[in-house]
Amino acid sequence: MGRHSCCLKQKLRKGLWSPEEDEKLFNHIIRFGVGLQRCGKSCRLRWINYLRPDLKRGSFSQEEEDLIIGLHEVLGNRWSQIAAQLPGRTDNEIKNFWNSCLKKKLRQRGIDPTTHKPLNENEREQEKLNSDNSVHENLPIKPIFDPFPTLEFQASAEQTGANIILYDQFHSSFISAPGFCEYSNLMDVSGNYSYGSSSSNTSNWNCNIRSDMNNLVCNEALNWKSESKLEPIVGTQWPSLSQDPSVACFDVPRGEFDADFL
DNA sequence: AAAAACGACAACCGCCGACAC
DNA sequence: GGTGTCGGCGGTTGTCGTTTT
Repeated sequence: MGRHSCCLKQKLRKGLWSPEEDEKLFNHIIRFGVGLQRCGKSCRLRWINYLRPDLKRGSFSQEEEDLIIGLHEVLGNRWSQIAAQLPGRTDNEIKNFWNSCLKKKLRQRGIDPTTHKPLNENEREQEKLNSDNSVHENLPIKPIFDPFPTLEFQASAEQTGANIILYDQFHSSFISAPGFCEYSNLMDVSGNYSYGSSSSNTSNWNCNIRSDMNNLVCNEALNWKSESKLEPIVGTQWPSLSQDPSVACFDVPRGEFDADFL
């Protein structure tokens, strides 16, 4: 994670720049300009949270939702670890989903989203006062013991590619713990929560164009290669979507991602 | 129709740990 | 060992579309 850990992991070059490298860098900037007035950190975040081609967009499935709740009970707000169990979802996405939807839903059903235990009487009264939705108030609230029914959760885990070993670990630790709730019964599973499908600013744009852009950029890289007889300057550093190094332009660039370079 | 309130989610901020020098 | 830089992470804020008044 240090300054040049990415170089070590990916066997990237360090040290003095060779004339060839200088030429590639020079040509890239001549061709594309210094470009964005963004810091590397911002670019990296944009890539990780939005532009990555392997991201799964759209609403969270019921399986994913159950999994998030279950993992949150074990891991707390360790969003990156939770995200690691949900392929195609980012920590930011899960965090937003939790904060905007799941927390509220849990509270409406009498569950403390922090402790995952039933709210006490005062909190429940407060929640009733806060809640505008009378339908939810009438839903049964019951103390339940197994938060992750083995079959359902395991199926969820398999569907989402989650780590079954992790599931086994926390399921076995819960099975004997009193006072937990079975979310599958408490959550409204009928609705489409429309997370990720609603509004928005840049998201629609990216949803529509991401794959096209991917093609565009990679094609551009190919074209550039053929025109300039140079490898894409970032191609050898960024693992590719394909096996062709000449189109290795769109995977997570761990480090050395400087906006001025774009 | 306009303004206000709300909701969703992208982006930013700041801290921390790891590493190079 | 000290310092600087960077990436990872979680919390928070900002922005913009939608809904309500």
